[in-house]
Amino acid sequence: MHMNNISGKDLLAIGYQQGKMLGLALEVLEKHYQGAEHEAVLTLMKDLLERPEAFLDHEILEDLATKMIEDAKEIENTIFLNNTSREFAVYGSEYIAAGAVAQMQTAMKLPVTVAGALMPDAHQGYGLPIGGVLAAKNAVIPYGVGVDIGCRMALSIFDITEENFLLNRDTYKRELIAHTRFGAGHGYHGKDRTDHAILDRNEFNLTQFIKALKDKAYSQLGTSGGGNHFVEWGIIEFAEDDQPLNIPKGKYLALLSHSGSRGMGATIAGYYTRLAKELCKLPREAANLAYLDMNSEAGQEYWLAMNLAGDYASACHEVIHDKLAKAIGGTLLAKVENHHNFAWKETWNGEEVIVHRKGATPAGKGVMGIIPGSMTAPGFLVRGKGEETAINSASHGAGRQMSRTAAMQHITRQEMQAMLQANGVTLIGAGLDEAPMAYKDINVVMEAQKDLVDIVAKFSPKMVRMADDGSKED
DNA sequence: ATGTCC
Repeated sequence: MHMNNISGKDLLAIGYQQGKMLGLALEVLEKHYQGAEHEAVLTLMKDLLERPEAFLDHEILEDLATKMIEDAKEIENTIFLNNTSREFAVYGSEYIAAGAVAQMQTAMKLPVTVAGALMPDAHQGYGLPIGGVLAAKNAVIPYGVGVDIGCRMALSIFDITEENFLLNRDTYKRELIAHTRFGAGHGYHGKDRTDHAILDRNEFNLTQFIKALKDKAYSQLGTSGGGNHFVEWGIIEFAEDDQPLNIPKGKYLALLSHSGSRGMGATIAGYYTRLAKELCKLPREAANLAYLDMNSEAGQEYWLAMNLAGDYASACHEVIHDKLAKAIGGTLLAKVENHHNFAWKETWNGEEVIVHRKGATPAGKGVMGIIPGSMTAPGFLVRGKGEETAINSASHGAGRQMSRTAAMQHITRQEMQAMLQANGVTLIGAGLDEAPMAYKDINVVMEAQKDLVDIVAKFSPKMVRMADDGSKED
């Protein structure tokens, strides 16, 4: 008769699975069944595996039994990914890091995924990559939308000449500083706040959670935040007359802004991602792609909250543009606005789907958008071509070629100054992580998506405001 | 992206 000397191999042979449970079982055996007879312990462990509920009062095996029942429930609730990824189009694959492609491949295994595409500015994100487009059937993925819900570009084109701008740079600079506010957490207080119809929206009364966001939303209305957000004066050049916008060819002063839904959107994103992760258990590699059923209460709630955050982001741009237009006394010729980090109900390949564009620009046929380059590189006013394989999308910028950390380490202030000077750009704020050299060449990115958008006009930044280094200003 | 788990 040989004594207990049970190994992991023995437990695997009687049906235990590789993992945490196996380790716990071995620990218990070592501690409590050291001298017991081998066959008897094996029978006991087999019994435990088959009927853990019979051991809930067992002096030694109680904890193991409880854990087994919990594990079984979790496995039962896990939603499995498909074994293979659905195919998806990649634009400019030579510029996209492997990590972003791998994230997209995981997203293409979700049971709700219908189609996907990767834009040429794609890089690794949280859940879905930035620059990732995902069409899902009757489901919305909070991290397929992203943290800064409804982040967008807004462009106002004024009937003001380049000469006027160059002659009055000081005035334009003063007004840009006076009417914009940057930095994480920053807002307006008291009489400095702006009233806007967005604050009267019924959705603010939807739940206690959303109601609690209203005060901050009021305070941050018309502010820009941090990171890659900016407000800038620039010169937009139309090489030809544009009929739809009714703008004759030529150069005009324009205002371009990039920002989102501030603290409100971030709080909504965090709350519903956590809820989605509770309701939708996916395997570890896809955990951040947890989705909400569009027919569920949580799904409908998120949809309304997301749309409110998007409209709030729009209101923020409206406030900024209104203030600055009034300050410079310009006549508005045209206004274009487009958002990313959002989900839309759209028809794709004949069926209704939820299209997530995380850092991707809508580019349906004839749909206008703005794709910025960097603080010195041009941005482009574009018109979508409605390419179905790209799910009617395009990039939302040039995309980074250096991480924030790498940019801080490798780019010097002097290099950035030289670049600004060479391009005649005045910069207010911004850290080295936003230096032009940290971004891909926008011309290469535009070339990679020439089947997705037509270029309508070229916008050259001339005076850029961003958040101060590290958003530490007060 | 956000006062980045006060």
